[in-house]
Amino acid sequence: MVKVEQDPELEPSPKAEVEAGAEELSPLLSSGEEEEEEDDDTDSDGDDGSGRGGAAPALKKGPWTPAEDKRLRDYVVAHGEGNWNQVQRNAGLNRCGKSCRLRWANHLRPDLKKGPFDAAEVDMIIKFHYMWGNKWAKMASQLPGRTDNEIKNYWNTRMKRHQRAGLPIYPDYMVSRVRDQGMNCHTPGESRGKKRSNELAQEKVVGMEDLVGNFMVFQHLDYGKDPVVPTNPLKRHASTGDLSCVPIHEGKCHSNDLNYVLAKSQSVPLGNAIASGYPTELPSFQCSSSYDVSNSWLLQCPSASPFHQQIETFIQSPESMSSQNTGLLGAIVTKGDVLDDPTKSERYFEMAVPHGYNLVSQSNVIGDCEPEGFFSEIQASNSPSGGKCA
DNA sequence: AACTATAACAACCGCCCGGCT
DNA sequence: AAGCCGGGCGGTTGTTATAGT
Repeated sequence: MVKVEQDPELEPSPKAEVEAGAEELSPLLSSGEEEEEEDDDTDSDGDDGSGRGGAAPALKKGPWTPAEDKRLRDYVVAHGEGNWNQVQRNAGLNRCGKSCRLRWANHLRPDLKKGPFDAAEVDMIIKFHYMWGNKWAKMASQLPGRTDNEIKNYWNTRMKRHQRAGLPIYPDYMVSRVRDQGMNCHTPGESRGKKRSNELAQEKVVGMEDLVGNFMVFQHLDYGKDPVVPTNPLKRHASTGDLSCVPIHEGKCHSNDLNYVLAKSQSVPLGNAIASGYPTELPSFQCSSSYDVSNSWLLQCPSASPFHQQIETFIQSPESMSSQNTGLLGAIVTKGDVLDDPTKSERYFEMAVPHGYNLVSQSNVIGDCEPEGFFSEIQASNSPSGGKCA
């Protein structure tokens, strides 16, 4: 495979014809995508408006050329975002509006943060995925400068890597946290009110405010203490949505019981799994059957679609769960080396806090509701109510 | 050096939603 | 109320880069 280094800042050809510029500037586009196939019915779904009218020229597909990028960038700078089909028509781009929007959002936006994810971002992504499942756009909204596509790609890659290595996807302390407390009733579609096929099986997932804060508490405890019995965990009131500290269910389970975590690409309704006391084949939730859910606000959640099926699929996959991996916890977190040394937990904790969030006192976080500062920042954009300790 | 496996990235596809007419 | 349209979102596929053998 011949890779021709392509300078994204390469000055595009002044030619009016984008294709001509493409050929000039992008030698790597030799795999046939230059042919403007007439059968390319634009954007397949046809709902982008670009395919109607009949006489429209076939739209180009494949990698964007610097010339196209410049056209798009210039147009958006001049006219602003939105109305992407107008962009297509007016900017001389032979691309569907949807493609223009994607290109702008994922690559040309000036506020994009390029480069690899740093430790804090990775940590946030793991948490977010645990909480929300594949809500890439929602995650991206919490990670300034990052795009949903970027996050999605990163996660998928990570998923593959972990699955191949037989490693769990989520850190143990996350799962144990959820199991011990139950988690928030969260409506996945809150951002846009949509419900997709994968969401149907995911009726309730963990709420961000809960997990982020709890995660931080647990993260600390997980490194230095055992068993993990958090003090005053945070919960969201089912009806008000307010966060408050709640009494702990006393030591029914310890985190050491739970070195099994889900390793399936689709997120799983953890809350329901817990509330339903899933049978013992699944070590992750074995403990839940003894967990006293009678007081759990989890039960206030309407039941979701069969969790059973997902789990069965899951446990039938030998690589999806490793019951012998209790010693591999260190590897499942992005900075596994940190886990191996409790003295490093402080540092890791700091890394877990995204830049731009103010913690009241990092040193006081353990076992208390101190992540309030962190909460308030995020909640401001996610919840009308603020987090508070009882 | 050649080959292979894996990771990372880019782009497209299909579905859905909300607003508008 | 129904249909159209613009746009958002998640899933998937294809390409390139890199590491390992």
